[in-house]
Amino acid sequence: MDLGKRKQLILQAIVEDYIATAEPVGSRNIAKNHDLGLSAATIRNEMADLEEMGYLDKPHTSAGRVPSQLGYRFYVDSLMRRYSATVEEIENLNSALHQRYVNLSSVVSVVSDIISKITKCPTVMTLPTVASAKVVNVKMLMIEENLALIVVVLDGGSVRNKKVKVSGKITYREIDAISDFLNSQLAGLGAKDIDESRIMLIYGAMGQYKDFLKVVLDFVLECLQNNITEVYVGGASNILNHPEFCDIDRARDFLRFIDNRENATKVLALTTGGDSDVKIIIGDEAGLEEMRDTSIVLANYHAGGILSGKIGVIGPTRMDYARIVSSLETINAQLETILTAVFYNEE
Amino acid sequence: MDLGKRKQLILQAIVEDYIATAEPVGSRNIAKNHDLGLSAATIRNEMADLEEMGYLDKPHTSAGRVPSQLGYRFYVDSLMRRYSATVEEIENLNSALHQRYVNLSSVVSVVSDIISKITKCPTVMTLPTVASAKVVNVKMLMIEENLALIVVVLDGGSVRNKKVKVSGKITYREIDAISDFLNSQLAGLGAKDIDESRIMLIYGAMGQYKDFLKVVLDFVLECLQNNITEVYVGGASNILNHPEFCDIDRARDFLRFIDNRENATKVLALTTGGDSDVKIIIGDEAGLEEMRDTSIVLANYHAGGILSGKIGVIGPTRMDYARIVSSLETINAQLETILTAVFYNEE
DNA sequence: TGTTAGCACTCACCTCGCCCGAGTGCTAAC
DNA sequence: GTTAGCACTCGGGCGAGGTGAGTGCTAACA
Repeated sequence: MDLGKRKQLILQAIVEDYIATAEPVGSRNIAKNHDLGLSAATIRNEMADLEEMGYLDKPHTSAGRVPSQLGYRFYVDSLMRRYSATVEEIENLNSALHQRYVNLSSVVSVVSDIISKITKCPTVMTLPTVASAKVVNVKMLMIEENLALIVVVLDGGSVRNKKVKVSGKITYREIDAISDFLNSQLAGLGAKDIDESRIMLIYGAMGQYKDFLKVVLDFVLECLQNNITEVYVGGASNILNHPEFCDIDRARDFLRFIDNRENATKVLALTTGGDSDVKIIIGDEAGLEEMRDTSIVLANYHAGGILSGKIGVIGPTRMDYARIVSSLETINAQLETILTAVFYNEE
Repeated sequence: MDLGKRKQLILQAIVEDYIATAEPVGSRNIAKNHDLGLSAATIRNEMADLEEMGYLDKPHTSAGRVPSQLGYRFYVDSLMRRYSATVEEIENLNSALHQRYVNLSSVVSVVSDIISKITKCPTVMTLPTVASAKVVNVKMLMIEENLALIVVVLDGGSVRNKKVKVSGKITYREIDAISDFLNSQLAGLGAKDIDESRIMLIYGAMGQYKDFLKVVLDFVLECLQNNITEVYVGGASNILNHPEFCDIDRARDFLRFIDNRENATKVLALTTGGDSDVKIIIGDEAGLEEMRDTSIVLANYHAGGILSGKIGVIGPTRMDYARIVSSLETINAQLETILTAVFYNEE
């Protein structure tokens, strides 16, 4: 069942030609364009074998061959040549990335747009989440009669706030005291540390504000367990660049699918382990009906050991895997710097 | 140059039939489907007149007529019958709108998705902005050695924050003092009120922190003049529902256009005065090359007298104006309640 | 004078048949 | 095992012919 060297070379040639031209590739063209030292007829025989083994498909009798899902899988796992971005490409990328970012959301939306531009494919990207967050600072202040603002600062630097109605009367002075006390109790703690006994201790010390404190504590916990995996979809219309989506119905099905936040999230949830590795999911490996004819190149990004998120590039199964993997790796390297800078200085 | 009653009826019939069927409409069909008491031949004569006057176009000799941009304009201004949403429609809408919103962004993204679903058209929508904001509260706190957090609360309730590096040493106690002083100086003021003399006064009192104060003041002013008109685009793929976009190139051009944040902003910037009125922009009235064959129904939304924003529904010039105007009005009425609730209780 | 019936004409669109070319599979020779 | 040759397949492009919806014009009618 394992492929001989020659079959591998031929499969590689077919996959690469097909990725480049989007046309079924025939034996004659391979003989001509690749220096395999074989005649078209020989290649034809090998192709017939490869088809029988499931690595190639035939759209119809008199067309050339097309890689099957299995063919792509083998190519990606064993045959794909790493593509190294040229100096020029890297410089273009860097200059596109070099701009003023207002906050993390803007980094994500700008970066996903850039990726989709260079890959000519739709890109999905999550906002970075903070791993195992801890409270750095909790502060409450009255901003109106009966309306308090809770500000929670987490390590890694994200800041969240929430307005809370205060039912009883709490004075400005009181809220300062509560705020300082709560801060002394919570600073440095993670979600796990804020357990029943800790909460009881807080209630015990400031029983008269229990209702209010409960709201605050709930919010703090929410911030710590925060899994807002908000998803951005960049350049969805790029899917129309690919000839496999020139059929309007197919294009619509795909766009409808990816426009939906939940679906975009599902796509990004496809990473298993693999950690910082780039993962490639081909066709129905995704287990999503609507992605049957598309592939996804997924990568995790990290920054400062605290932030992490996911990027996915979606294209037809015929997408240029080598180039897209390379683009994602190049971006990932830059992203660490950008995110760290934005995260610590601004937001 | 003004149209007689009969010509108006015929124009109306043509526009409505064309909106419903997307096919050029012929004299015979009008005679049959509309009870005008006229023969096809008479209608034909009137149609020839209407064409000469510029209200109708003819795709080719042997097709029916199609409304021209002028025709749509006249229809929208003078002939369009108000469509009243049915009780069922309103109930469906309300139940779709009835959900838990995390914050204003989520309202905007959910609502724009709902609108695009019921109108079957792409929808663009701005985040609400606060009119003539005033400072309610300014607070600074040290969250790390050399890192301060500025929190600005504006009336209407929006809260923004920014982290600032502090170069010199500022103690926790000092920052409290600066914070209280600045708050006493700025509370209740709008952008106009924070003028040169006010700033000088602040610097005068706290000269040793001038560098730091400058950063804070700049940020406060930025918040007050805040024009973050962030734009959401909902249901862009809906454009593919319309037969005029079954051509893949046209679809791509449009999607590429609207996927771009700047362009979406341009579209929403088309409102002139008109205030709470719904405004309809037809074809090249927008002055945007890419919108030559599309129309936009624009509406302003308001909440609590403080928040306001814009919604736009984009479709082919053949879009169902009456229905879309009605949908927008119905949504607008609900939006006031939702936004007010979300704004004052959460975020 | 306005309205209508009749008729010739136009033109997009569909279908059918045709040919072309790229590609295959098989066979026989090297 | 490799290769040349050849018959066969089949999608795609092209042009001819038919169809039908719609128009414009003319002449008759109220």
